[in-house]
Amino acid sequence: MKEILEQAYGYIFEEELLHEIEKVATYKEFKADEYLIEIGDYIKSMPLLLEGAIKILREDENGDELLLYFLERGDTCAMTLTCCMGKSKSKIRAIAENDGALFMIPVEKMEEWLTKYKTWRNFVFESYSIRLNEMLEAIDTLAFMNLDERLYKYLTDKAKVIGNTEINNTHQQIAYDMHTSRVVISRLLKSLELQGKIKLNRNKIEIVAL
Amino acid sequence: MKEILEQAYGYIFEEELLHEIEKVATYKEFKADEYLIEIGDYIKSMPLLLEGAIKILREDENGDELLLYFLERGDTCAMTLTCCMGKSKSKIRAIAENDGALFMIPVEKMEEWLTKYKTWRNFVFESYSIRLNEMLEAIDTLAFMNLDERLYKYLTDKAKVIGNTEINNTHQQIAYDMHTSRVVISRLLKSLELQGKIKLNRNKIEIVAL
DNA sequence: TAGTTTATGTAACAAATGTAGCATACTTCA
DNA sequence: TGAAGTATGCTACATTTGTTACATAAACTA
Repeated sequence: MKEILEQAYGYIFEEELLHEIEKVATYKEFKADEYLIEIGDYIKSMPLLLEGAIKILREDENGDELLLYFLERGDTCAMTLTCCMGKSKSKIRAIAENDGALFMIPVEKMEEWLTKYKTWRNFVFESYSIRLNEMLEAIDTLAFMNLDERLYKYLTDKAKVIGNTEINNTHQQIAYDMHTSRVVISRLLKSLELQGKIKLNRNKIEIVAL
Repeated sequence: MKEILEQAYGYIFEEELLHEIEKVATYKEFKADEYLIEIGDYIKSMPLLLEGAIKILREDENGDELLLYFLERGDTCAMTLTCCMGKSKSKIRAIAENDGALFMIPVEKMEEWLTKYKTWRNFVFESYSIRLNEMLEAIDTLAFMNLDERLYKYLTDKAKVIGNTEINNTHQQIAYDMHTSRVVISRLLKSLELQGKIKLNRNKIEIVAL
């Protein structure tokens, strides 16, 4: 446990803080597709991602979903931060993209460390900043790009996160993430294939040139 | 100056912090439609809005704009916060919606107060939280609503911010904010009028029932 | 007041996206 | 092996949004 911590956060936090984390954090492993946070959940602790990737989704009243962004090693979820601090319910859903592990930090410690450790404070602010920028990017995508561009971005983003140019997804799953229909995705994927950007197989999409 | 500060922030910050703010802050008045921050600007100080409203816009490579949200009295701009801390360029444009005034706080002070005053720290975190939620709302709007709904939301949001059900805007200006074309806005406004939700005049849109 | 600029209305058409329905092919499993 | 389930392909059509072009009306200005 100590090694994993060192590996993922050793270069950010000072020795003393690492010790404290080690003392109070709960280690939790998760499996691909596991629901980590559901909309409406009360958040009592803050996650530090050690291994694996997590996708963060938004949902509207009709149950329609939209992928916001991915979290990777070294990330924390800023949405969770605001929920922790404000004692409010989660406004997003978090689903494991693949197997992984994380630390859970109790809220009280999180707040305590803000005054105690400058590196912690920086980390928290940095997290907010990164998350705001991810949200900006999501907005850009929605506002300024057509569906075919969005789809290609989705595929390349995903490839980066899972570290593999081969994506094992059905068209329907992609349609859910992008809040559109399966037929539309199939159509656009076919067109991307014709452009030579991807190759299609059952349950598999291969990105030709990243 | 002291009174304005008390009025806008007296109930949030403790006496001592108010004194400090008074000492180091620069007071700045602005006029409607004034450009307060341009994309690419380096931010060296953090604004505290005292009076008036500011609209925050995003722009893509082609110069197409999109309104993100409004700032009102007591707000600060979280995007600015991240820019300050990260010493990066602004990724948004800020334009005064009407006449108003704000305080500019030097970055160094802003950081110093984070350790010194709990109320300041809470204020900063609260700001981040509010901004993240505004961004979520913007994403919801883009992803889940049709243009006619978005337009009506735009009008009612704006009415709230300026405190008036009468909006003095051309269709073209609205089109810029919503990243669409004038013809489309005219069409949808006409349809909203037929539904009895608004009344149209030259340079004037009146919301019938808020 | 005549000419000019600005704002709005409207029609016709184009492009992007969404929907319905069915065909086909691969996979699984009895 | 054959039936059922799942994934994809494809066509035809509907809806939403964007574009072009032009008409009309109000406001401004010389």
